[in-house]
Amino acid sequence: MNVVNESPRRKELTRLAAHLFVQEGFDRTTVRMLAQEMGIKSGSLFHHFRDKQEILAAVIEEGTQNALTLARQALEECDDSAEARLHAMARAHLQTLLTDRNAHVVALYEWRRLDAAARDHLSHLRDAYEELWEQVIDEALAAGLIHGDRFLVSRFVMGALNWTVRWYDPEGPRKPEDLAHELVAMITPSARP
Amino acid sequence: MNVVNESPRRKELTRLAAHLFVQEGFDRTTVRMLAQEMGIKSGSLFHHFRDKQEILAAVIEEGTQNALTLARQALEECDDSAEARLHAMARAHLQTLLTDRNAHVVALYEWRRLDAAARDHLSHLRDAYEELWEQVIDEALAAGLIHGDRFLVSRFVMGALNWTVRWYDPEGPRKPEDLAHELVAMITPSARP
DNA sequence: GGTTTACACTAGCGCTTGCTTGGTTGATCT
DNA sequence: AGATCAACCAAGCAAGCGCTAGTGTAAACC
Repeated sequence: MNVVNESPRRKELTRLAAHLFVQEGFDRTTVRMLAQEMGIKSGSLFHHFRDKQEILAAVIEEGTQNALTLARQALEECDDSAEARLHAMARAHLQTLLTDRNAHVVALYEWRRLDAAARDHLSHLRDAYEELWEQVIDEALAAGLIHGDRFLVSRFVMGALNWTVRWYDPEGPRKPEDLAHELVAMITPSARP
Repeated sequence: MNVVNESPRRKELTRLAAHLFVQEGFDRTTVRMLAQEMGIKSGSLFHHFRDKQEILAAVIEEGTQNALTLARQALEECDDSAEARLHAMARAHLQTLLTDRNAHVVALYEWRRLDAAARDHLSHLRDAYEELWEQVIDEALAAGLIHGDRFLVSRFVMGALNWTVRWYDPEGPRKPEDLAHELVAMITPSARP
């Protein structure tokens, strides 16, 4: 078995699985469907993944890892101002949601289908990401850019952003950049004439 | 079969089903589990519901109907000011999410498991609810209470609110009233010293 | 040149699934 | 007293499920 190995083949299979999980849901996606999508027979699938659960974990890990990397990078590249950092996080978040959409939808909807071990491992990744947000929110609060309860504000913001996967249309006129700008404008009372 | 009938027994069964659907997810909840929770055998279940899908539809319809009723009532009872109406909607939304939690979690997570017919019927209910929100947001925009794009603001607000089911702890120190207040404060730039 | 390794195949086991069938019960109504 | 009817049960069917066992094969390695 190829369990630890992060072969390119496995990555490709993970990407295809994400697509099916979004379309059908994890439980409704059978190993035979997965195999067919991958162009192999169902038995061969277990050469790459120990079991079906592991495919789900791989999908979610991939997406979360990318989000974390992208957010860190965005924070390093942007200005030091609290507003710029807030903006950078929002933009990075929405860009990931766009480019890595399938993986993130799976992460949001099928999290509970993970077994205890995988959930434990992945929740650390997710927590690291959420801590980035709380840090940036803290800075914005300290700078007087926004006001309110640290915990509540960060939850509200992440809720507003994550919810976009339910309605955002990549083909539409609005770009991720626009959404990020609008969101920051909505929660910062500064921009008044 | 008791399909059209809205017997009290059926309502009680729907409530129990909602609980199981939240705990296990729709696909993982078997008709045998449902029957056991209801204290009957699996075959008897199909006396009350045509099939498993119909139980899901009943759960979601119940929750959405309640939310709509509560929101309309809240809007009738509150002050005419844009801020009061915004506040009333947020409070009503969060209260429903608290008292009818199971049904709403199911509506949010398992919507895609509905078949085409049920989804069509229920989306009208949901749209009616979302229109209430857009109306109140429009009023707040017109009153200069908030600023920005009508569509985006309402999506962001509903996202922030709906996301609460993922983290809100009814046993914790924060009341739905507090959340509503904090959210309105976050998006209205008025409350500055 | 022989052995190992990666990847795929065929075949099917044991179990669970949603749902059906045919029949029983006890209360209600006429 | 007989008929009706909602509510339930026991038994099981056909289909589909995740996963395993054993095998084949071409490339990579020593």
